[in-house]
Amino acid sequence: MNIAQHLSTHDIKPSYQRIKIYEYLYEKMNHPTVDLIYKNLVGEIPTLSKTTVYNTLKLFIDKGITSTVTIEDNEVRYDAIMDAHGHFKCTSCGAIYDIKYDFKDVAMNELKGFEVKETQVHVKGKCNQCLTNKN
Amino acid sequence: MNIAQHLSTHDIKPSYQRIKIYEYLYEKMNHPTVDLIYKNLVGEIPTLSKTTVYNTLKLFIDKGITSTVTIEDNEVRYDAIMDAHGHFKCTSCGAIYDIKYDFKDVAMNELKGFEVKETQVHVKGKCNQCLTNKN
DNA sequence: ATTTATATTTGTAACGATTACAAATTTATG
DNA sequence: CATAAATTTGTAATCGTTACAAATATAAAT
Ligand SMILES: [Mn+2]
Ligand SMILES: [Mn+2]
Ligand SMILES: [Zn+2]
Ligand SMILES: [Zn+2]
Repeated sequence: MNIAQHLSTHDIKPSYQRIKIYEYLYEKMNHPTVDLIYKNLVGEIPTLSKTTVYNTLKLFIDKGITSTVTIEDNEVRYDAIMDAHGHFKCTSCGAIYDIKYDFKDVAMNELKGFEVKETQVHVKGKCNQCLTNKN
Repeated sequence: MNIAQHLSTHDIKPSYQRIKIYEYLYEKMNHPTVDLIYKNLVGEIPTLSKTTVYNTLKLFIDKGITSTVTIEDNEVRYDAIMDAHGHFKCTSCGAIYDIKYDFKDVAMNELKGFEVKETQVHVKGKCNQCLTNKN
């Protein structure tokens, strides 16, 4: 996918920083924090400011090409995948897995008459790998 | 229910502040923030410190009689209900509703081989009332 | 090409929620 | 009553985020 194109399509001027930040989000698929994005890009973009990372992510969210993931109440993570999906966080190794869920199952009958705009599903536990390695 | 008893059972000495804070959580069922708890109790307990509210909630969570609810990434809320349940937040009036969901539906087959410890379901949208009042 | 305007990035200061910490107070024990 | 232990309190420190204005880069006009 052409990132500059993708940004333009969503009314975002494709500056160097914006392209690099989106590229990181989209290719790593690791649900990074602001700090992680910054630390991973400042090598390649030595003048990068953390404020730019904050501004850019806010812009991405505004234009609808990025979403936030708040599994722990003390860290905000970012995701370039916009299709509805949930997340599993391993409390042992910290890895975050994307999980699918059937939206109908979650938006249950209790919400009849309610207008559902957004659903977040967060699961915590131990991943397969950590269980077999006894971490 | 006897709150002092409930705290004791969970290895928490039932001080005046602890009882009042738990009572607020349990009776209001409003998923309050630290600030809301503080503001609502400082009238009755003029010497109350916000630090005490923080300390007490941390203790409650530690002992397993309170859980956190993080729907918005910039505010932590607290809940005395410990049974697995989800939350609906109305983006119009701000009300938070408890919702039931079938755990089996959410902990889907994708998580086969994973050990699930905790599941959070957060739904945002407009509540029935706000829709009819066109808020 | 040079100037002028506009958009973007950057660095620093301000902010607010949370935590660390030590003093003060309360409660339990001898 | 005296002493020790637990709890609460107030203040300062911390950390993630935001506000803001200066600097830089990009686009438009002359
Ligand atoms: Mn994801
Ligand atoms: Mn609840
Ligand atoms: Zn793991
Ligand atoms: Zn509402």
